[in-house]
Amino acid sequence: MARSASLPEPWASVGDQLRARGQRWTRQRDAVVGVLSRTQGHITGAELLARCRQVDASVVPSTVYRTLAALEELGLVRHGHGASGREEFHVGADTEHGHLHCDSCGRQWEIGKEKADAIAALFQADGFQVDRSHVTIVGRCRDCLRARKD
Amino acid sequence: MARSASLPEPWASVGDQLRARGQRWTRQRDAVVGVLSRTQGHITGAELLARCRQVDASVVPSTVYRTLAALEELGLVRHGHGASGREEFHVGADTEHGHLHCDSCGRQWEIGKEKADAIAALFQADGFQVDRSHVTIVGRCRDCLRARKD
DNA sequence: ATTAATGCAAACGGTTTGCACTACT
DNA sequence: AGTAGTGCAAACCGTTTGCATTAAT
Repeated sequence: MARSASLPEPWASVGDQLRARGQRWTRQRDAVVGVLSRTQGHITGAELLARCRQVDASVVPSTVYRTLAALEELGLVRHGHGASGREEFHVGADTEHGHLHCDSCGRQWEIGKEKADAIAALFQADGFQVDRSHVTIVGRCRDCLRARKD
Repeated sequence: MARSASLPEPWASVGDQLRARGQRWTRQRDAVVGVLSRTQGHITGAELLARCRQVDASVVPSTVYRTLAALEELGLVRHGHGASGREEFHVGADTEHGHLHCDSCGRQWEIGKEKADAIAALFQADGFQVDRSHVTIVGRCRDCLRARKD
């Protein structure tokens, strides 16, 4: 299959990277990568599947999950856990981030490096090495606190 | 059904608390509460189910989950999320705690109040109110770091 | 031609539901 | 007697698997 269409790096070269490992570049993987390239931060497997289907109705769950596994081996995504308990994939150049999740409105924000480091530092004394990409902090965002003071 | 057998508070009075709300005290709920009273920290629904079955083989999933919902309304348990992504129930007088989870050996430790507060403080400036009982930090514990330096 | 990847369908695990039945109050 | 709670079975959701088929190399 042809090289993936003019996507920003690191996505443009995914096909080549896969081939270099004896793996293959397919129409379905192109669809998955296309969606991921337009995703900032994080996405669940189910969400990714749904969005891929809009692009290419033939994409099935197994393909999405197998492709995610392949991309994870390339270091292009990392899996972590969202507040809902669902598995989540961190996407983008900076996959090393956690999430701030509002319990009320469901919106999410990434946790910046400084704060992730601050959290990691808290547990360093215990000899515990924090995986920054797995940090999920749940609570109420400013807007929701203002909206309903219950 | 009879009052629950000499359990430490707050479990001993669960039956009365339920009845006061027009709800009922049953053999199955006694089994669930019995297990919870012997649980420190946290437990998943599935785990709780398994342990209840050892006590009373007739306990079925729906009963466990419905009972957990009832107990949550009484404030005796709170649900949060474990590192595996599974729903987890925080048990005990101090339900306000997060978890430190070792990715490698699977062991968990509670996060103390001071550290939970420190984490909450990090996001206070953003106007974000952290739910301390939902905090789960994943990484590698001291022992596993020592064991395999990969 | 080789063999990685796909599509399907079935199975998984944990959880939730509808409903007739049981048993607490 | 009234009705909350139960047990069952089926459905749910997201994810994973086996296997025959397709298609990238």
